[in-house]
Amino acid sequence: MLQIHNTLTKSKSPFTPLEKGKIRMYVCGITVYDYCHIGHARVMVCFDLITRYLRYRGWDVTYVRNITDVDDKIIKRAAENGEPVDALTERMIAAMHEDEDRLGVLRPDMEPRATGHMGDIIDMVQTLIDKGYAYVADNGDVYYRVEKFEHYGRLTNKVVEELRSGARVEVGEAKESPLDFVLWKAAKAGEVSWESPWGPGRPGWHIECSAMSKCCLGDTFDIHGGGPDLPFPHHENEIAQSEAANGQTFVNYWMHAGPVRVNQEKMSKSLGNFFTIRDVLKVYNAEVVRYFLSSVHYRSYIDYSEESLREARQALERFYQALRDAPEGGEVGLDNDYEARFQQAMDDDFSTPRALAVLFDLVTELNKAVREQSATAGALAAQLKRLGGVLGLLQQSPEAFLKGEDKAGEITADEIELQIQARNQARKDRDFAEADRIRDALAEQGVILKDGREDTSWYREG
RNA sequence: GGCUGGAUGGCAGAGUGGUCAUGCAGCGGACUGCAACUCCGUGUACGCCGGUUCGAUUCCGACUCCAGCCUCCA
Repeated sequence: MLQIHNTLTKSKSPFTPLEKGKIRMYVCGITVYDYCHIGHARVMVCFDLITRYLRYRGWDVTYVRNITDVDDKIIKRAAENGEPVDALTERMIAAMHEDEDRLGVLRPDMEPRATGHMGDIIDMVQTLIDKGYAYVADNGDVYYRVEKFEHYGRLTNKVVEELRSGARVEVGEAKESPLDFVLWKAAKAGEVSWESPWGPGRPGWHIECSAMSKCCLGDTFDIHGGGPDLPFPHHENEIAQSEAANGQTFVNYWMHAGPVRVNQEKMSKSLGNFFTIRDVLKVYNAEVVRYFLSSVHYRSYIDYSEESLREARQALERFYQALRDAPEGGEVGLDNDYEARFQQAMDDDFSTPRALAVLFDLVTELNKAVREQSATAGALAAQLKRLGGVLGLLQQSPEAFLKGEDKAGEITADEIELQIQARNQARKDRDFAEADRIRDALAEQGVILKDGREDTSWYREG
């Protein structure tokens, strides 16, 4: 029985879908004005893991993740770069796709963009005005009347009175209340804009998700996810908009990923302590990064450090070495409980650390079987690869992962093979001093040898 | 200040009212020409103070510390 932690109730509860066998999920995606960092990667990998697991369990999942492609930061950055807004966003979207492809993140079923749904957005704003939940202010902006929505703050336990007393009031604000947030922003001269009943402008940040989720998934859907900084105010505002406009429950299960930290601090744009995915991938194998992000439960914080990445690399080396040494084989005739334990872990709010622990137990048994030349080795290897695949791991050829690619300025695979031949000749001649010299020389270049029964295999240290 | 969540062995990280997480590192052994890989064995852990209980790391309460949100950020 699948259990999911719901931010709304702050507890785990059994998952019940709206429609039998189907899951409709919406995740807040990226505002595309810059390259994605490891925090974004965490959310991408987290919901990718969830989607993969749910599908493996037989659910029919519709996964929607939006792209925010119009927004103050985008406009500002495009102006700084001296390029049109859409040139910037297209470039960043392409970069995002490249990053997530490398991380083994499957594309969502739908990736709606704010600029592609202006009609839906305008319709929803109009509905909110008609129902009295929104108003056109003197400056041409349209605002949401927060205090009119009686459940405001339920997701994050905010009390409207306290929010009001703590709210900042900007000079010259046109809002009725400082809590009100913008649904439609009147365009300033020269800004990118869309026609609307309230004049040219662009949508506020929150309304696009309400409009696009409604469009793609309906008025009520099963799961809404996002990053750790989204519950307030973004998701709180989405609830206010959607429930006021549609008159029914917006979302049944809210899921939020935890933050990535660097030196005990959240990785974020504003702190400037972020690493972009592409920079990290220059140093670490993409699967290593994915493993690292899976090694901690999705709701906990995860500390980004070289030490953690090194451990992730070592773990994958262990899995891939086992797979390399195992014979090919099907999975018939296996009588073990690894898959049941794996499912038990993942059914419990997607506990990837426990699922990985099961894979470690499995790899130990696999290594034992290989060592003892047991007939079950091939089947265990197939099982390991299949369960790893549910997490989006272990799908490369072991040789490709372990040997890596030739890099400029480093010893090539061909050169390594020649050195190994020379060393094995020395070993045959009982010239162990020479054999050890060659091995040590290779080790200095990050190449580790392993003498097998018949031949010598090697891998590059990550 | 308000709202969340957390504090586990050298490190990372699960979990449980009373026998084992798991990984890395360490130690002993096997394998190896020697290694590496692998296998077997092995150790001090549950922030602090009370309470409930036959028994609490696990439940309850106080305290200390840490993080996230409360402003754009995934």
